[in-house]
Amino acid sequence: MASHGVRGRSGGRPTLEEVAARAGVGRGTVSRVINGSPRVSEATRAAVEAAVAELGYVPNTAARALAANRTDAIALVVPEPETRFFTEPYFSDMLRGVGAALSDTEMQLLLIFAGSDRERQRLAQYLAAHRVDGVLLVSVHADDPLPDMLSQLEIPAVISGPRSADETLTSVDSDNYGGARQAVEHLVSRGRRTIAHITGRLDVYGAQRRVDGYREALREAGHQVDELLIEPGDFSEGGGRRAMEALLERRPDLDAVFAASDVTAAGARQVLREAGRRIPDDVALVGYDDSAIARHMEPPLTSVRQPIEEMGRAMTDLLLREVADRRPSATRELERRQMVLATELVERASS
Amino acid sequence: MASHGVRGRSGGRPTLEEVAARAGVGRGTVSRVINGSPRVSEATRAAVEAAVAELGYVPNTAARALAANRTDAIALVVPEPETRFFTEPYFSDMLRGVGAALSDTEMQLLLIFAGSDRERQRLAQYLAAHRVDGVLLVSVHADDPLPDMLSQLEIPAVISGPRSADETLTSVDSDNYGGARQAVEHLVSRGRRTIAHITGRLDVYGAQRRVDGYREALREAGHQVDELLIEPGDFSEGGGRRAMEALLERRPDLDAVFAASDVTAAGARQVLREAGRRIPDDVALVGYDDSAIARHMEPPLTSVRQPIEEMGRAMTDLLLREVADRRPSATRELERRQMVLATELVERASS
DNA sequence: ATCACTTGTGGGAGCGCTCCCACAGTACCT
DNA sequence: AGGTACTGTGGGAGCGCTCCCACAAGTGAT
Repeated sequence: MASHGVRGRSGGRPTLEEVAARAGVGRGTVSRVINGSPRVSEATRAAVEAAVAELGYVPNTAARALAANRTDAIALVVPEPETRFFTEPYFSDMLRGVGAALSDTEMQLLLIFAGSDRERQRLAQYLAAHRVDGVLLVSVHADDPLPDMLSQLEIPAVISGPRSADETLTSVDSDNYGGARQAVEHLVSRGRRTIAHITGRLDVYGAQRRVDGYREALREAGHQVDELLIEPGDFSEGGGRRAMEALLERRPDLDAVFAASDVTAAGARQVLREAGRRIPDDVALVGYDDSAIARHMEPPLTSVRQPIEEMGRAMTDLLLREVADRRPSATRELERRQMVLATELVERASS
Repeated sequence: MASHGVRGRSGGRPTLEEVAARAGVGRGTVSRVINGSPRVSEATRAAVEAAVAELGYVPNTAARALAANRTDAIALVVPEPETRFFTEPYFSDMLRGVGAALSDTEMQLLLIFAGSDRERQRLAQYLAAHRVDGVLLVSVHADDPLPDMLSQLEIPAVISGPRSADETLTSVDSDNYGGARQAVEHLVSRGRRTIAHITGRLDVYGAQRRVDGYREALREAGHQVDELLIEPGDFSEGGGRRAMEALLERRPDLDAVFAASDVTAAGARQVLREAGRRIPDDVALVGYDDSAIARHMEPPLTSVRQPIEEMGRAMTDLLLREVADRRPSATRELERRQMVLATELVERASS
């Protein structure tokens, strides 16, 4: 055994071992300092930290992951096709929140697209391979097998938008029920009497909750809930058009529309205009999401704002906590967590 | 705690060694099969693949990274604050392209935010730690130290939007020059004579190129280039307002405006409307980006579409090629690559 | 003085891969 | 016959960490 040594290249990055030599301590001690163990004397800690600084030591993630069996990374799983249904800034806002929550930690963010079947399969492999410590799941449909798969693999996961009222995974959501109520209460307070609702895709739990909120707000205001005023949409512009056409036909006397998304509202607005209805004079219009479209619509659209960035942050915080709980040591908390964040009505000229 | 005792060991994931035993071959051979080496006989390969399938073997990334000194991951670095200047869907479109290009490979995508100073510092650490095999850089300003740092560390990198005409890094860009020409030629062909330009941030190379394209198109059409018709903006709505006000004051006779972004155009439109100018009757308006805002503006905005998703894909492809070139073996190509993708004018009612 | 702790520390034994050397077997030259 | 050149294969060494056991030294109670 003579010739190998060339691989390591001496000008490379310093290792734990080198730091230890420099500080005049053992490898284990350096490791303890790096990982913030309390079982190190002050003097030793200082010496090690000096050596780390001098050598510009940065731990090797791969080695750490291999030895400790953790990755220090979480994944954000993006079911791409669905994402299109979201308002434009949704994605980047969410990401901003996740990034913010992560910036205080050593955790890295992996982005995994799970749109196509092949990508789904790859995802399953990643998860089986425990390539990440936890998973953030965005916009999952009721029949998606992913959440159950995660539970089975015992991988910590947080979902945005629970799939149902009794979601088993930790979840973060905005208050769809309350947001819808805000919208309808606002319309009622503006004197509107015949308020229609164009729903979102009803296989999305949040869309159902918005319908619930719509109903409840009307009831509380003493209005009768007329089922003819509720028309299913799908969050899309085309869906908004179709729904609006149906509504105008059924209830030409309506004087307000609450749409389950801004994009839907945009579709509805086109149809209203074509029908010669003025906004807000004849028909008041309220959207949901407070996206760029709302600000630039003609007239600017009153809309329910969801705190998407905060949702991203909250999801990440919860996930990190779960990951930490899973580590050796750690009294498991195991409480089911369902966080709901408040929405805000942004009033503009359309209502 | 009877049923609790899963120590990870025996029930855990299969290793190379176990696959080797199962297939009746050596560790090295399995490794060769996994990595697609041609130096394996057909029979052996089949046996190993069978064993892999039976055991559900998935390679351990951390171990591989440690042994092979590569990570099989690339990073997309997002200088968050700047991102706000981009049109809303920019980010998710880009991501879609990157994801698509990656979905054929084993590569993973790491998202790194480099907005705050602390995040920047962390980024520097990551890079020094070679936590990724390559880096995708989005929307970098001329004075950003990041690109040079990457060159110094010899980390493959691809930049979107070169910083100058003689960018040293591999870059992918849309044809800002050509896009601006398309916009201006269109306005000229519509009979407009006095065409103003609200620029983007001029420390962004692409914004400069748009000015160049604007100038050249006018010259070619036989128009005089009037410097009073060029007003600097900053891609923002407020910038668009301010610039439009200045332009109306200086050249109240203008009959067309080419804005360097849709958001800028939205700002300009407000001012034009306040000044009683009708669009497109009195003043034609053309934006840039073809964002959601353009589609929903009143009237809908003619705009230059950039193939952002394709840019993401192209950047990723180029980066993967560079990473591959860096691996042992591989005749380095080392040709400087500057890819420029064509834009497309989307004509709407504003012009 | 003994024992039983506690605190701090060093270093062996892996983690699961890739790399590369050694070498058997075969083929095709001289 | 020997030489040379492949192809295919096995397995040792080592990547840079963490984990944990061993152990020295100090502290206090008996």
